[in-house]
Amino acid sequence: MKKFKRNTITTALPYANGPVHIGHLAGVYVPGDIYARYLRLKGEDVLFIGGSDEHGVPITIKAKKEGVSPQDIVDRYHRIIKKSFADFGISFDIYSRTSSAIHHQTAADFFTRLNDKGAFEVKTNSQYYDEEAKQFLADRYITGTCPHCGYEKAYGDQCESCGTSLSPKELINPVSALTGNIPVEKDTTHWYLPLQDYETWLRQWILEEHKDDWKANVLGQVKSWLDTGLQPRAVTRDLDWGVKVPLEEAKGKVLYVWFDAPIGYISAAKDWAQQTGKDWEPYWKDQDTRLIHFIGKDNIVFHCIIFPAMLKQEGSYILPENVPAFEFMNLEGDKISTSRNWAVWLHEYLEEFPGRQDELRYVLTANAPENKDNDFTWKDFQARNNNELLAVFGNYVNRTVVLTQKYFDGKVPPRGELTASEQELLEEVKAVPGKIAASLDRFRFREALGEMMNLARLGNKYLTDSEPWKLWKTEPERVKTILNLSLQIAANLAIVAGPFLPFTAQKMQKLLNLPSYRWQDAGNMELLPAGHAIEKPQHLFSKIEDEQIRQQIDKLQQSKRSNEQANISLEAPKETIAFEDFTKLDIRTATIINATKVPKTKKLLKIELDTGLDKRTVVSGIAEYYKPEDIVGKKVLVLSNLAPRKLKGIESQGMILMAENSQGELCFVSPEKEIHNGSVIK
RNA sequence: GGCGAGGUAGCUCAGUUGGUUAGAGCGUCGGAUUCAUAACCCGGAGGUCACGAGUUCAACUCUCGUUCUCGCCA
Repeated sequence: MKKFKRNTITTALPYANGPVHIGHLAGVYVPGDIYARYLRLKGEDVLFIGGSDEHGVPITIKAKKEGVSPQDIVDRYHRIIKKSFADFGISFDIYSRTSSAIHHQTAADFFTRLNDKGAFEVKTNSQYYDEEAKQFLADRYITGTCPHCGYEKAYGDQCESCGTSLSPKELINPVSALTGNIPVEKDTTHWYLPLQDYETWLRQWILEEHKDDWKANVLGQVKSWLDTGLQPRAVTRDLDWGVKVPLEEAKGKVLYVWFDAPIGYISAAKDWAQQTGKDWEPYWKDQDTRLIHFIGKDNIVFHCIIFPAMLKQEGSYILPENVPAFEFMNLEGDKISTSRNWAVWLHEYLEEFPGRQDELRYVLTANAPENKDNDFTWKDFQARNNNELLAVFGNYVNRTVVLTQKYFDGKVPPRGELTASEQELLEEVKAVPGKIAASLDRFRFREALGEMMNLARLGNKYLTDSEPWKLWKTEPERVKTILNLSLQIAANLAIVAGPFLPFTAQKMQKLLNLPSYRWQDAGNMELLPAGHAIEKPQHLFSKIEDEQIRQQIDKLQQSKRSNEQANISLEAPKETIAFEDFTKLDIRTATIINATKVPKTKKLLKIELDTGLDKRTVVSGIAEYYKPEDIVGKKVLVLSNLAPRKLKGIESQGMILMAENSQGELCFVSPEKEIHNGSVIK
């Protein structure tokens, strides 16, 4: 393995349109922080970088909605995020932001440098433009009727109803989501980065040179992109919020947020350098620097394809040594969502569980979504705190300190002859730091944390097996040895816990009166000299009671309820029609006599109906709500004179009437009393 | 729809290049113990390794198909 002189560690920049939640923490900031602390403890040179990502369309939309400026929005969230990270103990050397002057300068310079090198293609296309809002519309901000299924609220990039992907020009009756106006087409010029030019190089660099040390999910995703073939990607957009494109001919254009955001890592280093009077360049330009990006899986393409291509083209920067991408953390079985307020917000946790940062750090690390999505539940949080962290780790330290106070007045007793099993114990303790380090070096945080806990287990077992409380009257000399070793284990625990549980490690340092040991000191069983005084016992952790958990679960359910309320948006009333229009519809009662799932579809059921007049087949998109076996015999209403239509090769002769709620869930509409098939609805 | 990752004990996860009775933590049940926040320690039960074929002396592991979850792309 190559020997590096220093480390630059970046964490994905949180988007400043909301606070930070446990999903961000579990997959990026906690592992990043553990890693940074671990390296520092080893005495390595580390620059640990974070910052708020403050540009992009969603922030401008939010600002407009609230009637404030985008700057107001990002100021608000930047402050909350920065403070909550600091309070939580994420040990950034710098937490910067992309709305800062230094970032604007850095990003603009980066663009200029690439532009001077001829790295971009310039293309002009026509795009939808909202004349009232005076801006071009991103695909997501155009709605209209889906040309495939007729759904009226399809987005410019995709129809939520039938799932097909669209381009804005395909929409029938496009409407601007900003103003509700009809957009016009207008030409606009943009700068593109021809990613396809970097394909061969990327393939070699990632898929060959890093095929053994990068995670499978990262390699798979990269391979998928490369195999599909890369496309030129626009690096500019028409917007007034962002880094201005530093060209005369690009008035009113800014750098696309994905282009400017990763440059934010570099700006942050400059920001740090300004504040500390240090030199940032070695951290980004020296080949002896190891660059690591901590990100979530949704960010792989930016950090493994696009940003490296930018860096490579620029020429003077180093490339990442590894990009450990994490999967997602769910919450109580549902996807975390900022907009649906389905989250555990860090700033709220810190208020509701004051002084309990390490408890959350422990649970998020133990459950880190390293290889697959994971689920955070409050019950699990409680169990891991009470049954593992407190019961195994806290209790071990406590019983050791209590015994030392009781028998030796808080002074470390001297060690006598060791038994054979104690010799073995020494060896086992000695091996622990190496095991933890090996796991951390491979970004296996759960495993590393497990090894830390094993050290506490080792201590517990040793104490229980040796039973000093029984020997005290008969063999006080043995008790001295036993407690000496137990205390040494506790001191070791204080060192190796540092990266994972920094607040606890600090408490232990005080409790045991330890100097500031380094990682290299761990494994040593002579950290505490005989006669060394320790402090009075103090609990490291406390129980989390059912009541606290119940409150948290209630809080989530509350937000689920208010979401449901907020989401009930009824469709606008339709125009008045004549009675004759209604009589054209031949709606009748019918009974389902058979139903099967249409193969290779998610939603469709093939349904045989007895309509009284005949037996016929109808294809209905209800498979997500009803199982075929459950609906046979059901009385339904059918629009029987609808022109037949082929769906997946099956002719559908009519349409079963369904009620649809605002979540798009469907249910049958049935006659209230038994009535014969073919009865007319009027 | 295409691609990628995943589906292993009640829960959360390990399982290296295919090789004995598939592991860990928590939970559960039983035992032991009292220094410790009823904690620790010992032991037991618990798995058709998503499903179905195939390759092989041998498959959780390799191949193909099906299915479910998540992500990326169109």
